[in-house]
Amino acid sequence: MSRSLPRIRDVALAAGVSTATVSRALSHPDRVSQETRDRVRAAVEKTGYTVNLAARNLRRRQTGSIVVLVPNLANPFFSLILSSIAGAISPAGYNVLIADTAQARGNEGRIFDYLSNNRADGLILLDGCLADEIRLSREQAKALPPLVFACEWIDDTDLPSVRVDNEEGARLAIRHLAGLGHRRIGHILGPLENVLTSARAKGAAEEITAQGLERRDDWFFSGDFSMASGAAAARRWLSMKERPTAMFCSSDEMAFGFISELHRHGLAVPDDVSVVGFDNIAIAERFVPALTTVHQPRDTIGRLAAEMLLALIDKDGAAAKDASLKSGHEVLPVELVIRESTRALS
Amino acid sequence: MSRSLPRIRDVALAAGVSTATVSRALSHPDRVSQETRDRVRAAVEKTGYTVNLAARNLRRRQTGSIVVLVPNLANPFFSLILSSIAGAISPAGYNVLIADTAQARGNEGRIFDYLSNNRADGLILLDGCLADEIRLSREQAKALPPLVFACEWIDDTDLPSVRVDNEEGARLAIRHLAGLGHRRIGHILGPLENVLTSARAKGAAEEITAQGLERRDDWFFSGDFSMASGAAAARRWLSMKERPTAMFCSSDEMAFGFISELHRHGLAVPDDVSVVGFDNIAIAERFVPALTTVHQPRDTIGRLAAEMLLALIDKDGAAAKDASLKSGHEVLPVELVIRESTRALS
DNA sequence: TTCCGTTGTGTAATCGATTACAACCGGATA
DNA sequence: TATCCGGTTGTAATCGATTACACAACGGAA
Repeated sequence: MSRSLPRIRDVALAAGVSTATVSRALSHPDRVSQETRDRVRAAVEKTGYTVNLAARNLRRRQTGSIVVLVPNLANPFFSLILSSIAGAISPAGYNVLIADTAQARGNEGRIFDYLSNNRADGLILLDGCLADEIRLSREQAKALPPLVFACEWIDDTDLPSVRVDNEEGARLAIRHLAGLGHRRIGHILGPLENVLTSARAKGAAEEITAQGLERRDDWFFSGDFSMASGAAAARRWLSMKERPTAMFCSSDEMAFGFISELHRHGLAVPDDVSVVGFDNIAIAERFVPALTTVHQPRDTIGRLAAEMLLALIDKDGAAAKDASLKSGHEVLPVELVIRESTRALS
Repeated sequence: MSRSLPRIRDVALAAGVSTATVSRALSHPDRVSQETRDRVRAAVEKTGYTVNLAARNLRRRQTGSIVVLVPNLANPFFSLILSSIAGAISPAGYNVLIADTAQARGNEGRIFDYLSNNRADGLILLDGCLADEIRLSREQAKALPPLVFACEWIDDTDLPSVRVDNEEGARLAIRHLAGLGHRRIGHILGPLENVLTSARAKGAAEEITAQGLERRDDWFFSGDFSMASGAAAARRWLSMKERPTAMFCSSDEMAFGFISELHRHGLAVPDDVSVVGFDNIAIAERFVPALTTVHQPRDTIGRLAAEMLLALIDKDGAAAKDASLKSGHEVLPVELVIRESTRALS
């Protein structure tokens, strides 16, 4: 009953040509006469044929998929980026595999599995913490598939990346707060080893100094981008004698955690303290108070990363490794979105 | 230089056995003697061999991947579910392909492409709106791969699903509000054609009646699960003469939109109106005010859906189509999480 | 008329792993 | 001693599409 799916041979039979011709008609239409092309197209319609990807990939010595490694799938920050990556990659005929490195980290080796280039034709890394794995692979001269970093990156390599100008974002935030008259500005950091954390902290520190403000180490709070860590920072803030009157948070989620924890202790933003976030995730606009934050064009980041990767794959195929591509760093501009969570120091 | 990856033949050579034995040692260790097994294992280590999935899939007549269709990847509600699906599927050796039906809907036919069973060995649908596509496929007797619905489902078929007790969730919400003394309770609906919308609306309507409260059609606001639609509902609410004193929203996001829009107009929750959401997404706990909402165990939903699908795939393979599995509906209990956004009518 | 280049098509090898089948071995049984 | 059996292993066919190579047909140039 459930006869197997139509194969290329069935199409060939129906069109009265050889399988080679069918294959050519489908993947190199220009190498086939107009007439045969039409006949094949008709035969495909009639038989309901679709190529068997396993067979094609085997023959072409490729995997047909692009793997995207995300630090944490459950983080909404990544959803939109993933969505736009998928939107740009799928039309090129690749499958998009999304893997959560937090989970993969559990089973040792699973990440390596993805890095090895027989799993994927290309890689998009949203997780800069893979630095060690990458270096190790390179040292062992293991072949890595073409790859592009998005959002995060690795400093001392020339691996291509797409990211925003994180330092500038931080500067904008601090400048905004200083402009409102704040003289005591604090900062909640992301995870310590993270490049985003250091870039934003650097920008913030520089601008604080540039504005002639006091930069105190105990006003730089530790965090890890999560709401919980923002809340923890709030508790430390509450316990301080000399508190900053404004806080710049390295992620929107930490800002929410911070604001919500203060709220639980009866303090309000921006009345008691101004807060700026980073990312401009969807909810920022609807939080109470609406969050002033640094906007990252997440759809552009995703799309560009995908396009760069596709270009790399092509280049690799053509063996013409264009150095400018191979190590291009696309740094997108950021923008400060001013909403309700900041106000002039009264 | 870049010699191609080691093949099974290389391992066989290194171990001094045939490729058949290597293959068996790897996928059916019990069919091979202890000694050879060790020798093969060593040879695999030495050569750095990993199977070529395209070749394996071709031979096994499978695709090696599970496709998950999501209505909207950018919606944080789905991230956690995806994450737990991936966590349960990956160890079984399948790739997880995530596709956004909103995007796919753009290019006609792309969804069909996924539904056809030469793209995936199994399907998890988080989008009940595919009902038409599914029916069409069935009518055309097109072979569909094993599939499981998660969260949403299709009413008049016996396709298996995992979901929560949506009606009960709605009843809990209404009961809670009624218990707080609210006599005028409104509801913001999800998209009209959606099964979740109707289940929740039904539960809400029934319980409103059961509590002996007035059920007014103009207190059932249209919406589409998005924050924007929640905000739109708020504007309509503001313009009403007789307003509900409590609102039950069919999604957390709509609740946020509703609350935030009221806030912009100078009204506060729960002082001026109580609000209950549905989903209990991560931010609910940290919203200001923290949102009272109906909790959906998203990790369990994802894990169960994955397990059911894997079981189905096995059964299919074994040709033993267990009816109980084929049409099992797993309905998980919901729970009302009471936070700050609801309060007794003063 | 002959030769050459171009275009279009078919034949058959190939990608790499799996598995049906056959063969082999040592020991147990008749 | 002959036969059989269970456990191991090897040989070779197979999955389905792609593509190198060969070849045929045709038009134009010499």
